[in-house]
Amino acid sequence: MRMASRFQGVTRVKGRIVGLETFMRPPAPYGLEIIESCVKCPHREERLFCNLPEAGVKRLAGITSSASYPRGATLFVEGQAPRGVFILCNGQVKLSTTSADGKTLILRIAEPGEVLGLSATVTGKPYELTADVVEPSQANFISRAEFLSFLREHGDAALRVAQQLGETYQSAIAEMRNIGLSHSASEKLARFLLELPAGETNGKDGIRVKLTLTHEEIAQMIGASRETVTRMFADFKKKQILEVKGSTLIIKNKAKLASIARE
Amino acid sequence: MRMASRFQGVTRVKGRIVGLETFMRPPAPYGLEIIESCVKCPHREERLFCNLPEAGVKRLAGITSSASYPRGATLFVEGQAPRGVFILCNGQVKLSTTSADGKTLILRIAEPGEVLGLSATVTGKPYELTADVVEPSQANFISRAEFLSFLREHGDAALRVAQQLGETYQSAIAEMRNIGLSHSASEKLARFLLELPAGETNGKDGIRVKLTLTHEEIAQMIGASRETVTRMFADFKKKQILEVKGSTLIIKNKAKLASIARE
DNA sequence: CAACCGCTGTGACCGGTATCACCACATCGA
DNA sequence: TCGATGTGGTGATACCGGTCACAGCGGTTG
Repeated sequence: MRMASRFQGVTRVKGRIVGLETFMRPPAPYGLEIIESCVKCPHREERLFCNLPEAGVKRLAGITSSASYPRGATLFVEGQAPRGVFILCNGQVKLSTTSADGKTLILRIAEPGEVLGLSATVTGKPYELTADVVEPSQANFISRAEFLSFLREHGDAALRVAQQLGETYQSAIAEMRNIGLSHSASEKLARFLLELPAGETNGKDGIRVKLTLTHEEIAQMIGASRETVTRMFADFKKKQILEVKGSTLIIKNKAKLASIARE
Repeated sequence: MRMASRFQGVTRVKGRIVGLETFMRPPAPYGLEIIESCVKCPHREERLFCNLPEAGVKRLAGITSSASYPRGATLFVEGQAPRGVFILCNGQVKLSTTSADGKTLILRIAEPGEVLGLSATVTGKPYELTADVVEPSQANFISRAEFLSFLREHGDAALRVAQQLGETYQSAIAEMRNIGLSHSASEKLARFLLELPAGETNGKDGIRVKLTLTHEEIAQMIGASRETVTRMFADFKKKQILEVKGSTLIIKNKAKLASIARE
């Protein structure tokens, strides 16, 4: 990947913006590489635009630029004017919102293939969330102006965008249900664990799940305090529901977990 | 408005589906009346499609059918396969989601001009919310199949839909912040009251706001119990922040209310 | 190596709130 | 006219979970 021009990203430490960093960015016109990277992308089918007609893909490639982000980098910050969309190629990005008194709510961890900043870019309103890189990532960036004019030319792409937004909205509603409609924190934690992307189910051992989040982050996802998360994990272990080995978590008794999460 | 054919709506009592009712519906081809009603609609500017090119509006009129709904009627239910979108012309519709154990979370009260069921219709996934009529309403209905083919033909309309969805998503995020990031119930109530559509500010009296919701419903909007809402209202009255006269609520000390809601 | 940092693990405490159990009132339909 | 029903108001109580305080424990970095 050729590196040529630059653009600015924002870096934050402990939720506070401390400065600006620049990341490498390829010259926009080198579209062919991007088409290729798109084709090679394992998430091609889920990707928003990869199965558009030929002309659309080419046009899209022309306005796309790729960049790599280190852990801790910030793609955009809640409240910023929308610069454009980021299509996550690989890595992981945390999407969160913060209140004035410092409390943070993590909405979700975006996986490769997702389009970030879509709603703000389309509506023109400020980014509603903050996007922090938690796993070194590569993302394709499309500026707002170019993205909008592309959508105006390609009606079918606009429809896809609408569908994508609709799905994002629905998952946000599902999140609200989890947080708003549950009585206890254990209920929320149980639901959170059950919704984790399930790794290979390992026979009678139980289900193996990769969980790289800290207790603090889990707490921010389910709207609880760090200590209660710690305590509930201990509780679940004692009840033979869970087992933790490093960063992999084994659900030994899914049924019991589901009964705690009862919905 | 001519009434001719019929279609089915669903009626629920106490959150439980008890039967089907039929409401009157005009024959679809009588498009001119609907264009006219659209033109007369006071919310024309905010409406999704009313400022499309002429051909688009006509086409839209052809696939739109209008219906009136009594208080208590249900436009669609969470979990149902999406039948289409409802464009609310007048009245009020409550959008809510319910957990298995009966607890309800009201997301918002839709006002005239809003498009309901949009995300489900676009994505094809089940309705994510339940839409109950709280104030006698009139709504234009467009079936999913017709709506989608319309969007495919009119790319600019698809873009508008995307924008609308983006805005809905952003307001959902704002809701999540209110519910997820606040410590106390009084904080949530204060925020809820401040976001109410402000009526005319009546000099030194304070701000007059129309509030037709019951305490129970307010509780369901902010994720609290009915009793605490009652108690907090009493508390706010004692502190000279509020005054209640029938269904109008007077905010006498907005500053103090804002300091409770501090964000 | 010591110093430091972020993460996990616990104990103690106590305040906010859900819950239950009532009562008072208004409205409405049989 | 009289229940039935929905709504607002209030007290008593239990308890979940937030907060504070601190300790142990692996990393990393000087």
